[in-house]
Amino acid sequence: MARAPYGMRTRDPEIPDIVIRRLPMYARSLQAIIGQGAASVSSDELAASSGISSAQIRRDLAYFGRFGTQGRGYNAPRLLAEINHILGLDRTWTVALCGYGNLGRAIAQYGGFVPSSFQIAAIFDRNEQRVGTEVGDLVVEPQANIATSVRAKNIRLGIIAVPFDAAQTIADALIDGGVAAILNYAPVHLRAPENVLVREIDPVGAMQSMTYYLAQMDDD
Amino acid sequence: MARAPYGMRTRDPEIPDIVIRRLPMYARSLQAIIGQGAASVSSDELAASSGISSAQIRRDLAYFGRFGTQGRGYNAPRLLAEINHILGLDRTWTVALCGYGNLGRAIAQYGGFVPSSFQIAAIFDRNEQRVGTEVGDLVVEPQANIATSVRAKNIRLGIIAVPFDAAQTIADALIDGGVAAILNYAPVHLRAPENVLVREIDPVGAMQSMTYYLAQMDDD
DNA sequence: TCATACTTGTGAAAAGTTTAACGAGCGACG
DNA sequence: CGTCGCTCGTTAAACTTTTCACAAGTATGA
Repeated sequence: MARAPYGMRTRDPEIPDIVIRRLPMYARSLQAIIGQGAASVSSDELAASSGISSAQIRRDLAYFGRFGTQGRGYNAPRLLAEINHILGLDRTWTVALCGYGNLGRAIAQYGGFVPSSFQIAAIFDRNEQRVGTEVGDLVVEPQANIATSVRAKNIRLGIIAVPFDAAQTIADALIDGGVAAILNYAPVHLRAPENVLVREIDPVGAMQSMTYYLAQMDDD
Repeated sequence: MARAPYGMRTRDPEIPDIVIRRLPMYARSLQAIIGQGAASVSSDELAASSGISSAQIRRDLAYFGRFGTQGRGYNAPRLLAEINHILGLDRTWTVALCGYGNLGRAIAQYGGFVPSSFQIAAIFDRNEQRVGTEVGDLVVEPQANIATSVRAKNIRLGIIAVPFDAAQTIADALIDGGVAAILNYAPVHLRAPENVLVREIDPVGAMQSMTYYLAQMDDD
């Protein structure tokens, strides 16, 4: 097996997903810390900023290689670059946005996706009124275009921001078009083949689970 | 110890949070199943609809009591009512929405929160231009009002939909006003005292962690 | 009434995740 | 040049969560 640069270990195929999901948090904390002018950072500082224990951080990073120096900590910009590279954020990913209602518009206009190497490359909506709307240099396309347009543009990521009763249909169209991953804002569990990754964003569920504790407080 | 209705077990104080976070998913699946006209449902059917294994579902429900009948499954409307009760969703919770930009507006206009027993009772924004805007029967208030207004209205839940660099300040104001739980859409880890519950909504992180797998696919 | 089909609730095992603890290496400073 | 303080990477232990598998209970129909 070839040795990867920077002493990066040849990738264990079984890195837990939960570790992968924490990497963006580390990246974010590193960005903040670098923004404050620090050049190096210890796992304890990273822990304070990210809310994840320092032992956890060291263990997580160890899956990918050895990035620190005993007594010194991590070179912050280098660690950030490492993590971005591991996550594939050192390139640009095109995204299909499905649904251009309130949520879809908020997503399209949200600056936070852009510096994060995502570029919306197609927008779809089922509402005739919205089709044709210009958004930057894009035009909102009809829902029926999803599969063909996604395939033609070679888009690998889809965002679903449609009402719950349309979500599965849209997901099927995206999958038909060949996306490999879907971010789902609709409050439904989507069916997808094993080779398509789905992540759910569920603010309502998060609220509903918090009220459990509030109700408990009231009862006790 | 008093016996609770419906054979509900006196609540174990140590029900894992992960179980609580799954209850809204069951509620959602039950709603869909009831909407299709079914009166009873088995843990296998619930599993198919929610994407969670039937064993997990049975185990989760067992924390709260015995709701099913061997050979029959669960009475769907009754189980839904149970779960809603456990989550405290059989009452209405008032919410403070902080930030009335694109995201804040999308949240305010999103129908999905309303039937879920949440009612936005105050909206705040730091932008002078937006203060005074009428939203339903509310008026957007200045950021400086957060603590006093939240306290005056006895609001227990806050939603943070402001840019990341303002999020901690807003969180502090909400906590000052006495909220017990915060839903945070900003991409920062918020500091809060132990008795304040914080849940993070992190679509960008979710996207960033998915690209890890896409990048892997490309490399292999 | 009995046999059959079905499905819960749960004990025990397995799998996964986090924390604790510390040897070893690095840099700073006297 | 040696000592000291710091912090990583890692092993082992503790803890949490999920899955398995089945006894026990319920309904149905012959």
